[in-house]
Amino acid sequence: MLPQLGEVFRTHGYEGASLTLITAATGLGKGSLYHLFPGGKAQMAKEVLAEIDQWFEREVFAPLRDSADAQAGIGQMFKATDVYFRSGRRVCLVGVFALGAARDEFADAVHGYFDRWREALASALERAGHARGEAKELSEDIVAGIQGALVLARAADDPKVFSRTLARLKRRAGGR
Amino acid sequence: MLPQLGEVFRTHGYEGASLTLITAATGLGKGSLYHLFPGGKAQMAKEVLAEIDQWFEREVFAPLRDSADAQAGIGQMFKATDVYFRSGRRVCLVGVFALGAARDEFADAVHGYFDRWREALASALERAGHARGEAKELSEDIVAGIQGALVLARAADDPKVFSRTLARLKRRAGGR
DNA sequence: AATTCATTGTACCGATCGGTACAGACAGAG
DNA sequence: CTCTGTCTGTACCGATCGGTACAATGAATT
Repeated sequence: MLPQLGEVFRTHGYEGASLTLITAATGLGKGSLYHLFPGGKAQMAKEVLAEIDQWFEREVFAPLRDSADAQAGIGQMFKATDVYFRSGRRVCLVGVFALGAARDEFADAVHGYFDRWREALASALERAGHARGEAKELSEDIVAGIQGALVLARAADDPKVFSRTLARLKRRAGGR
Repeated sequence: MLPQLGEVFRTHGYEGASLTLITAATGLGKGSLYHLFPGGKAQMAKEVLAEIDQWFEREVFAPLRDSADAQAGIGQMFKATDVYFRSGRRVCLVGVFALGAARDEFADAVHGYFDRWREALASALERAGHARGEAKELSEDIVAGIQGALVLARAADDPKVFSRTLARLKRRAGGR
């Protein structure tokens, strides 16, 4: 039930995700919840973050780092990103945590997620022909652009903002 | 005391900004608080949002729209933005609200802020020589880039991420 | 001095917070 | 059937939530 748990944190933030909301979303009573997560809310959040990290490691970071065809790896990143964020209808849990007070408690997970994304993307961009420095800059622009597009799309309540911005970022990365 | 109030919402989000935190940050007891804001937390947030809107209207949107020299207006935007967000040490309250559950209650303010920013910037870019469509796209990229850079800077706990990204966005906008 | 009225601290409200205790439900093993 | 150990619903805990009531304060007006 980690996905449902994640959705609660995503929608209400760490502090806002009350146990009432969590039991409602998961169908699990407090008894089960604290049997599964003796560490309480903090452990729930930690495991959700770990699961997200695994997903991105598999679907995004690894392809970026390991694809023989770097450009294909980058394409896979954009595809997976679009799927994961439901084309702008979904928000980034790690981003939400990063902006809030929860960042400090989960600093490692939050820091690691963005840093490894940026790093993996820079590596792919470099192998795709960009100069080292240029690749670093572009990777920062792209990861920031994705996060910003999620903010804007949700602010406007219009997923198309995300799709448009993602398409332009892809073009800048050399995608067709 | 709207600025101090804003800082609490910025740091803890709307739901996370408890009256205890608010009284501590402002030095005002509940009595004064509810005398000044009979509408409670919702009214406090609304007035904070309105004050932020005014500041951006004066320091950012108006210069973008009205500057005789469009490029100078854009330069003023980047300068004001860097000052307001304390070179990446501060987060965007409207962005925080946009990502959270508070977006719906304050939908007008949240939507208006980003939309008018994007619109004013697009107008300036067009007057600075970009084609209409290109200006619209670039304005979306820049506003999203700023928001994303704030997320990344806070995630990494490193303001320089914001400064670097802001400088690159400025270059893309034609700034020197 | 008496009156008025905006301002404030404090006690208090019911509701909800995250978390704990624990008795019973339940399946599998002997 | 009995025992064992994993699960789970429920009652409850102290703390805190946003908000209200109200009496005391204090400055200005008459």
